[in-house]
Amino acid sequence: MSTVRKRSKQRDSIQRFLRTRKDHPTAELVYQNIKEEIPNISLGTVYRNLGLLSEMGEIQKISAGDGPDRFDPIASPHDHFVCKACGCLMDMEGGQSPKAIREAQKGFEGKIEEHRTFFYGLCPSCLKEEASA
Amino acid sequence: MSTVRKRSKQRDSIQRFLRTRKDHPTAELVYQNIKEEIPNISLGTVYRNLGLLSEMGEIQKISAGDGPDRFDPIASPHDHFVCKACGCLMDMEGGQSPKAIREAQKGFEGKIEEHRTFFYGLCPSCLKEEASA
DNA sequence: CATAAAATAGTAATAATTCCTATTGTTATC
DNA sequence: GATAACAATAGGAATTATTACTATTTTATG
Repeated sequence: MSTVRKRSKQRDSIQRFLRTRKDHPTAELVYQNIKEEIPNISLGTVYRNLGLLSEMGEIQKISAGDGPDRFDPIASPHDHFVCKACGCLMDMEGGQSPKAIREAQKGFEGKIEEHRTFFYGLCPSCLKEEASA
Repeated sequence: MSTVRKRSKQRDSIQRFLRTRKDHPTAELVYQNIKEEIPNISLGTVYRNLGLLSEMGEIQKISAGDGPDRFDPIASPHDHFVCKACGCLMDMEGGQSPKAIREAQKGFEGKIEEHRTFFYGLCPSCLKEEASA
């Protein structure tokens, strides 16, 4: 029943670009960059494809509180860190254990399928800056 | 240096209302309800006060992915659950251990101040509904 | 009760995202 | 390789959520 997906150079290009980045860019930033390769791509196309790619499990959409959504080329579950000072978003090692889900599932009448954790604080470079001020 | 806060019946009323609810209402929903008490309150006032109250540590602002932000009268840290089917948002027991922060802090060059975890899945009533379909 | 500043209502503006439509591109089948 | 079916696109309009602006009102204080 689900619609048959047809490839497009736009979607391929978006995913290829995302894979080159570790900073979890926003849709707008993806758009700015893809424009160099496909000058007349439209912002709507970028949004639609970022949405499709996350639906397809190829990438991950991250809504971390303030500001626009950001996108992660790594779809497998892992935690994230958000800097309160500069707003940068980083991947975190470890975490995301199935144990946490089992623990939370205990005594909860619904069904837990996944979980997401965000850490907030100062990123390495903002911490350094603060220390020297 | 920080500005002196002056009380207002609008802010008091917003906080009082929020305390009666366990469903983490949106700003719009708060607005609709406060209007019954203060008919000419403006939506901007609701937003500003919800923002101020969270800054003051009286309530908690929750951005859980899709849809508008929601507000929790309980400011102390605890996890949340979001239903993928109906979108409802619930408090979760347990979790939020300082151990998790210590664990994450290990080998991370920045400074972690807090963390937030969201669980996603089917809430008790949506799970029941699915089972009977 | 006069003053200073915070808060308000009402409205305009912005930001992020989705929706719409005519056209183009992709793919399966012949 | 032609063609039919429909997914994807560009470009722009529309929507949603939220913030900003401003003249007026309310609150706390001496």
